Amino acid sequence: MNKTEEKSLKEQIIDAARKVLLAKGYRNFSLRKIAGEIDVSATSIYLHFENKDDLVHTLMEEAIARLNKQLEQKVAEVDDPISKLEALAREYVSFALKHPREYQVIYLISSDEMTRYPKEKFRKARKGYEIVTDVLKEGVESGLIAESRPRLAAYTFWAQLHGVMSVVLSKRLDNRIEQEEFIEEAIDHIIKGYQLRTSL
Amino acid sequence: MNKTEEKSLKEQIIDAARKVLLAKGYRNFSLRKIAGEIDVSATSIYLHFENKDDLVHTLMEEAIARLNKQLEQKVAEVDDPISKLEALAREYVSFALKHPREYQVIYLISSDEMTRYPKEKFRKARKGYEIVTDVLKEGVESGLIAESRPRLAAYTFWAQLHGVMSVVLSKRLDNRIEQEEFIEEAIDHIIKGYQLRTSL
DNA sequence: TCTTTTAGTTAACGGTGTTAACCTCTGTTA
DNA sequence: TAACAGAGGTTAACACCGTTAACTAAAAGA
Repeated sequence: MNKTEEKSLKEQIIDAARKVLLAKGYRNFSLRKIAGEIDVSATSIYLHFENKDDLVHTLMEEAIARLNKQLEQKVAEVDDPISKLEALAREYVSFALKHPREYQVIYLISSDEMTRYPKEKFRKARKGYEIVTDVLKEGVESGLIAESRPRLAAYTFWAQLHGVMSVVLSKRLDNRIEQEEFIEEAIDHIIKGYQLRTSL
Repeated sequence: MNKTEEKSLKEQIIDAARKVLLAKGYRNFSLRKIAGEIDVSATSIYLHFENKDDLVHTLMEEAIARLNKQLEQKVAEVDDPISKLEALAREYVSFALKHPREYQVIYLISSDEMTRYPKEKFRKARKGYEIVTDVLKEGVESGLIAESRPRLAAYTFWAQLHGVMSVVLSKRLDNRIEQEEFIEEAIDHIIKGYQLRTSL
């Protein structure tokens, strides 16, 4: 690895931070541990990030980008809008199950628990909503979905999915309920909420 | 206030803890602050609680009980199952908006961020699901709701609502979307997901 | 060559959860 | 009545935390 290929300290910090987060969870995610991971002093993190929240925001941004990328791929594989909606939901779920800690970084942090997620980054995060919005619009055009405000609906769709995965990941499901069944049922209900109601 | 009316230290700690949590948020919720509030040493908290998580769990239990009580009241005020479902959703939303910090205590804490919420307490917490389950069963009997597994459906209903309020409270809504409108739309979609589909 | 800038360091501050050792009452028992 | 035991607190300390200030060494520019 020659000089130009070497990762900048900023990149190294991000890598180390991701590693610590995935390995130990947010609760044990500390600047000193991150710094120790790359044999550097904890204070040097401040040369590249405003503070701890700023670093976390960077990880959030990354995780969101990854999720969005996967959603984009999946949605391109199907044709009709209802199937697309289902594909989106399933990919969303699958991401949360495969990368629970990363998923939780995206969401766990709420209003007063952390500095507001900065506006510039938030814009990128909206990509996911755009994908859903487009699918909903498509569905309206082809007469399968009744929805006068697709962007608004995209947010409700997303929120519902998040709620479902949040319950699963925080392990709040009743023992008597099987996780997979729960997810299936939820996806089914969520999609039904957007389908046009006609006689069967 | 005579001796027998005096609150036990345990109760005083819980009161102080609730006060600190509501005033400063979970991030600034520390044992030393709680102790300072009632002029007692921080370590004496350990005489009444196993650790910080245990104390938080107690606050969670309390908040859940309050929410459940309000839901029970509201659901008794309406008659038909669909209206009951709507009343439940609205009361849930209203609680989250009125007591955001308490609401967040109920949910914010996820699997690896905190010791698992203990089983005995979890049982009490299920009351809310029972209420929803009963309403759904009622709806099935009167032919308004198509649902073969009401308990499972109660969990999906709850999860979706949580997702919606989680997005609202973490202030992740697009500027262009009005909060109230978002909530209305979401409740509408969620309930539609449980209604029997017949020709209009 | 002198000077400024950059990129890092160490030391320290005030805070955290938690544990160990101690103290001081109160009630019981010999 | 004296000795004891336990309950219910205390103080001191440990190991960690995010963050700031002051310093240093090397590189870059003049």
